[in-house]
Amino acid sequence: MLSHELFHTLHQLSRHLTNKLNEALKPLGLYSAQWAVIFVLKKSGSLTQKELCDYLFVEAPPMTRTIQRLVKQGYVRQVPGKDKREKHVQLTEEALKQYPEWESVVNEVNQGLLKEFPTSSQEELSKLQKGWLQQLL
Amino acid sequence: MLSHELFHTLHQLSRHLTNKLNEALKPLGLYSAQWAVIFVLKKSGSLTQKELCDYLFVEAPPMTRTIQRLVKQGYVRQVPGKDKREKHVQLTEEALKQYPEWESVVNEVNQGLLKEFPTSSQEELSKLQKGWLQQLL
DNA sequence: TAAAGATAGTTACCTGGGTAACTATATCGG
DNA sequence: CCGATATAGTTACCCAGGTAACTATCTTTA
Repeated sequence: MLSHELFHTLHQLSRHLTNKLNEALKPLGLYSAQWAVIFVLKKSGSLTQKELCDYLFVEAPPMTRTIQRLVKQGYVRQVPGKDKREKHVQLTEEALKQYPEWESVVNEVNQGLLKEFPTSSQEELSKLQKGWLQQLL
Repeated sequence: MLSHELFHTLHQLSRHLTNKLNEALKPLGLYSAQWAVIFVLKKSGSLTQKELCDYLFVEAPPMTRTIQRLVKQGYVRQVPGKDKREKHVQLTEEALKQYPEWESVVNEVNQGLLKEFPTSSQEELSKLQKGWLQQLL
């Protein structure tokens, strides 16, 4: 049974990477799920919570919670849309100001985690993962 | 920045696989973390909680909780060791009786998840993951 | 147009995994 | 031998993400 080992390793890798990211984000007062939202908003500008959920493949309830924490910290705004059910989420000026530092911290961690993992392997791994995931959805 | 995408895909894959496993385990009254413990105990016979933690790369507190749930369901026993700090964990007869059905359910899910993912890709992915993880620890 | 159904978001509650602080037992050094 | 230190396990509390049930707002349709 190869599969048990494959799943187990993947699970451990995922946990390990998340732990390292959280460790690095701690001094910034952020958590991994918050960073994921900030990262997407920085790229996309303004998205409804539904769009954020679809993009990050997360259910609505955890997204609500993550956004509420970001709102409380002053990093995100919820703007009511023309469709009154929707809430358009966007970064505040405060978040935009701090973004470069956050990004550099995250990039540094990522680089450290990939330091001794050859670029060719990274690309191969990325390709395999994307292929499998896409085939599963 | 390749790394963001790599980490994101890996995280999603891990979540997706865990969700599918939990879905399949639900009718059996088990959860993924419980199954992981049962799987290891079936192979190894009797382990202390520390050994289980080391094997599964999980901290002690979540392990305590998972084991307590298994004890409550009657699938696991905690036997005091010669060293009175230790608790040796082992499967009950009830668990051993049900194990074959559990295993077949899990194998079926795993097979379904890997169905259209070529064996060669599985091996390649497994190799890359193990290499990276080992290098990180 | 009024009623039925679909959709966005929230709330409550569950498991999974992490840290910090604690207890109890073992071990080691003076 | 006894006090200091290390280790196994537990408890309390945090975040991440899942489902079920709910509200409020569209959108269909009879």
